Amino acid sequence: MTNGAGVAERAAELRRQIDYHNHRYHVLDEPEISDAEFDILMRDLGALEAEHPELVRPESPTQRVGAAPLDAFDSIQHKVPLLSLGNAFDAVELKAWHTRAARILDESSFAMVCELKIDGLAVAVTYEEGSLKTGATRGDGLKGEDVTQNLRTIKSLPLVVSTDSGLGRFEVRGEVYMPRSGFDRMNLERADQGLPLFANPRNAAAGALRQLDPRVTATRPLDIFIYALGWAEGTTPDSHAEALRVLKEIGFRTNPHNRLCKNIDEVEDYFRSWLESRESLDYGADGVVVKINPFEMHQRLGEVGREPRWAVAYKFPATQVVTRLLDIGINVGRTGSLNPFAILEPVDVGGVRVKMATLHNEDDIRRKDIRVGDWVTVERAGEVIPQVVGPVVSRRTGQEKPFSMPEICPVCGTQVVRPEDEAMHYCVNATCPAQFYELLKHFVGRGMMDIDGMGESLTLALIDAGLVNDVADIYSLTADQLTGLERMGEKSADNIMRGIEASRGRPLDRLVFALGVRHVGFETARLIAQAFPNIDAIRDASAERLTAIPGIGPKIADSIVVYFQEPKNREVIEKLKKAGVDPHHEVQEEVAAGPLTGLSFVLTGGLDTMTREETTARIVALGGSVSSSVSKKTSFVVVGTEPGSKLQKALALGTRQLNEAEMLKLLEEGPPPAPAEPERKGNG
DNA sequence: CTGCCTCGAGTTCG
DNA sequence: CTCGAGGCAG
Repeated sequence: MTNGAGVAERAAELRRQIDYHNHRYHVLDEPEISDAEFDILMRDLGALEAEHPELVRPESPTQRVGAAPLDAFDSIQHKVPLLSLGNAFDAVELKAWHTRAARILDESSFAMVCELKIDGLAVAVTYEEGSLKTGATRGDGLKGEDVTQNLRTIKSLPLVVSTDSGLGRFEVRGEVYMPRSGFDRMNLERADQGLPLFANPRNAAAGALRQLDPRVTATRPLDIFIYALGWAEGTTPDSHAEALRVLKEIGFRTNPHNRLCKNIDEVEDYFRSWLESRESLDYGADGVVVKINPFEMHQRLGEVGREPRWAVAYKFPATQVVTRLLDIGINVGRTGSLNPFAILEPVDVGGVRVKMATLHNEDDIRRKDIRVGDWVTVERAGEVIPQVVGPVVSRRTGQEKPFSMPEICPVCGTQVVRPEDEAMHYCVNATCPAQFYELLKHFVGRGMMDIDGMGESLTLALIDAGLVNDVADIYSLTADQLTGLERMGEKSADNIMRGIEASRGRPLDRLVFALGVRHVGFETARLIAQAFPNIDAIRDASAERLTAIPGIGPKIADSIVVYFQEPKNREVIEKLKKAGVDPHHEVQEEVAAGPLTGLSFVLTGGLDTMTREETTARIVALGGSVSSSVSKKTSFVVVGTEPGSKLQKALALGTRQLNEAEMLKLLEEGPPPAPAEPERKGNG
């Protein structure tokens, strides 16, 4: 075999065969030859290419793991943004989505494609002349990270595809995931080797895709389903179902359970059947994506914010999992409240390994009749915080122990009290170390004194070292004292000193909030700070003077007066003043009127161009108000990405909605003409 | 006194 | 995000 042309032909033939069998095995799951036979083909090609390096092509199956490790990922701008999806949590919301689309389209019926919403990571992969060019993560939807090298290691993702379809350059979108079986196998191996285990398949897939060395990625059992054509040149399909058919035909792995539905009832059927049988899949699916089929309708429907009106994610209800309640622990909060929490046998709930969950208070535990040793149902409500729903009574053995609140504080041993008509138990020892630790964290936290570089571990270290015994001690710290602590270099110490320095200038409302007076949160602190020129004036204020402030009643006033009567607290205030923490300002009689005066806003979900704080500040500056829950009085809900339950309430109440663009416009140009509104009464 | 509207406090995992 | 509780109008 020394004839050059003969060798090239042989190599091409081997590649063709390998690509064919690879496709049969990894994409179609219908192998024709044994693994051993396949290995022989691969070895032959490898040997041939080793002898004739000039024959090696990037799209050769031997080159899946070709490139050297990277230092960092490049950023890739998506030609067409990857949109996010609106959610529907029940049949009513799905129907609402469908009705809206039908109204805008002015058509009563249209076909929809249903696909399982796979729990993985979205990627965009481009092809030119049939060869894989680039692959990128979704990122923020506009630009992502260049993970081409890593995507090439996924065997079901073709390096070359047929060009017969008439497509020119194009981009496909897919979901990279780790099969459950592969995940389990990998973790077993890692356990054998004493390596740390991955928490769940999704995190494992994310970690694998973000490896700088593609050789590491290649050892991880990743797979991919292609679910859409992002953009394309040449002869393009005219519907989503047709796009999926073409993609499958030219070699991509599409999900076998995709289905074209004629109407919303068929969508419901599809959803319900997978709700029951999704556990049988070798991958996690958290819902069904419903897309209107004709592309021409996508054009007509367009998108709101970054969510297309022509697609929706119909989510499966929160997963419930049963696990063992090992014990009930107690945290002591900043206010001295004793907060019970469940210590659980670790369990996966919707892809996250949960080992703790709050139990709120003693009454709640009693009401649910939760006992230590019980098997309990755990769910993740609102996608985030796990909750113990209740015990599985049928699995009781009789060994379970009912819970009762400890009678003494688990940290300082002081007698615990439960004020009449209150749900919480409190440790009333003002000098309880647990309380002080929480107070210090609160004091230095964001929104309060906001000291850069002071996190949980440093506050704890400072207390342990005896350097900080009250919050004012922060201001007498020296750089030398900081460098004396473990794992603290001169540079970090310097940063922290600068952070402390900067915090001396925080305005009065933040200082009042930072002190951690019971019932005084950010809003109340602002009300108080507005009414007084400095901290001394607040310290000397009577309960009567305080209750005269709208929004402050007897309970809050009393709490403030009691706080400033306490000699220890007075001493801390004096120390703070001496250290230069003593904000003064003009007392504002009234909030300046602006274009948004009289309007109230509620924010839900994240905004892209501003933080929540910035948005709030701008609304307030124009005379508007921002509150945390929707009510009949709310003028607008500002709907960002991934809105929460507040949107549901707003829909129920018929509150007017704003997207980010509309909010920005309103901040710049003032409110649109208001619909007929009941007249407001003057305030005396 | 009652019902509504707000605000405060605590919260999980990575 | 959710729950509990304070403030206030009716």
